[in-house]
Amino acid sequence: MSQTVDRALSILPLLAEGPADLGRVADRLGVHKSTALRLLRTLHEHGFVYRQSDQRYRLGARLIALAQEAMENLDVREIAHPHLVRLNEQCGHTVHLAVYEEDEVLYIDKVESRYPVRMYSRIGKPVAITVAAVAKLLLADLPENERRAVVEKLDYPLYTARSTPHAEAFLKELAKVREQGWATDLGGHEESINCVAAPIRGADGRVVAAMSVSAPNVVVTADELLTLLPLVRRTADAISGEYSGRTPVHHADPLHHPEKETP
Amino acid sequence: MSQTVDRALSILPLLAEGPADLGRVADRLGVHKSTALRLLRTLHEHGFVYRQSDQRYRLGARLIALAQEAMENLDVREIAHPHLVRLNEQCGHTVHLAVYEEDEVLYIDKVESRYPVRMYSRIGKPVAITVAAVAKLLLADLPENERRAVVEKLDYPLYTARSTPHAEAFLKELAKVREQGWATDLGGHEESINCVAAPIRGADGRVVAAMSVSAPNVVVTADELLTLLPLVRRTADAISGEYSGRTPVHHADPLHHPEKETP
DNA sequence: CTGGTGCGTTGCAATATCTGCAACGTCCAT
DNA sequence: ATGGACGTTGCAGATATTGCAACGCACCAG
Repeated sequence: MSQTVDRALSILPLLAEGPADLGRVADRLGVHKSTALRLLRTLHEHGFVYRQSDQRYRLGARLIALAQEAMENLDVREIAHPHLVRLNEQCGHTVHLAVYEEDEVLYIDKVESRYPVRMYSRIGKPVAITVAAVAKLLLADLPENERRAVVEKLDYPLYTARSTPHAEAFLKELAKVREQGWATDLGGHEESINCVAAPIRGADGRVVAAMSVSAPNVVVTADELLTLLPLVRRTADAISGEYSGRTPVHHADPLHHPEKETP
Repeated sequence: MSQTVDRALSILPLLAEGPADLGRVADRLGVHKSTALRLLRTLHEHGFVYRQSDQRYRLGARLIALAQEAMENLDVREIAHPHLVRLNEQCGHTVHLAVYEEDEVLYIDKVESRYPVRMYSRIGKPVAITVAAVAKLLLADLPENERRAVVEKLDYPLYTARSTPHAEAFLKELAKVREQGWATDLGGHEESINCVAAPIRGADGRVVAAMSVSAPNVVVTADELLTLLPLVRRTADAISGEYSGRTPVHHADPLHHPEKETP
């Protein structure tokens, strides 16, 4: 809508790929060098880009600080975190928390597996929306028409032989997930990795987030992982209760929540 | 330099404080509502802001994803991380990694203490630059004139009775730190918290990052913490060696480094 | 039911703002 | 020296951005 801003913002993902010099930025943007320079300058003033010693531009610190603030404001995350940690302590596997936002599902928290073999994922990174267990739960809860619209728009990459192949199959899967109130991903994203997931609901019953436990075949079989389902669901329910204000917040470890700012 | 971009970017920190509606954004920016609307729309298209169900705007997901990418590109961080973890396993306390960037020092990695009492800090958050041990190391290594310029510009908040009171004292402290090659913060930020820090150097000998171990008095005394100094320095040196390419990268646990993307 | 208030949204005309150009400075390698 | 690559600046023209005023809509109170 606003050309100047549009161009300026386009610079950021570009720099995320790695440092770039002025000429490169200008080229990729399709504008004159002087224009790119002025945009970069503005970004720089706000701390969004940083000019390293070799004169090339990198993403700046303020960006990181902002994102961190953004995450702290997500109150589901804050409430859920101790529960995720506890769950991880109980089962040892990687625990994820994800939310849906504008056609994307993204991880907003993660507790690493205690086993040496870990799965690759990244907080803030959009998840493989057509196969991830958490994505299924989040999409399954969208209103009928919106869900349909989103599902139709998606691509269906065949990560493995068990990936969801197309919209139709996905809709069917979502219906099932919606029905049973939990979801799995059995090797749909990476051949050897399985997940079990459960929804976290707000006071009105709508799914606000989803959590999952993931483990590679070499550690536990899919069947063994499924035995954790009740535990995962209980954890998710506990978070739901706390998030929607039904459960009096119970602090297993009150020192876990330090004061914001001043001592 | 560019008014439009400038205004657009100013919206982000504003939203970081919490969700805001159009009117509020327009007011704070000092522009007409329609102008604010168009800026927000552009930010929205890029995923930097998100419109929640009550129509108010929040910081968006792309911001988080970008910041995460930005951090992954910091290669000091990547190299240092396993070392930080190992150090944490050895001593049990909170370990921080920080870099200097444009008049600020900020944490770019953190491994939490295993003790229940933890210190409050946040990745991406600028540190208390006048007192933090890591900040001293990073500033101490700046070229004379630049260091002086920065130090003069700073505020010297008295967090505690032992905080650095003014520029003069700070310069003196920096000289000492520069001399000895390590730094401490003994209750300068929070009465009951002490830190020991050591520098990480690039191939040219310049300090590229600094790491610290922090622990509250209730867990270990300052003297006890100081006994960790040799260990901290060895760790920092190990990171330096690897970062500057002198040391052949040695994998204590090769499975620690998952492949990027595809399996 | 109705009038009012608060909010987001749109079309428009005026102009302030941004753009691309061309020229300059600097650094580096040939 | 000399050429090229790169970042930087002043300028005039063009275009994108702005604020206004009017509209639509939802919500609330009388």
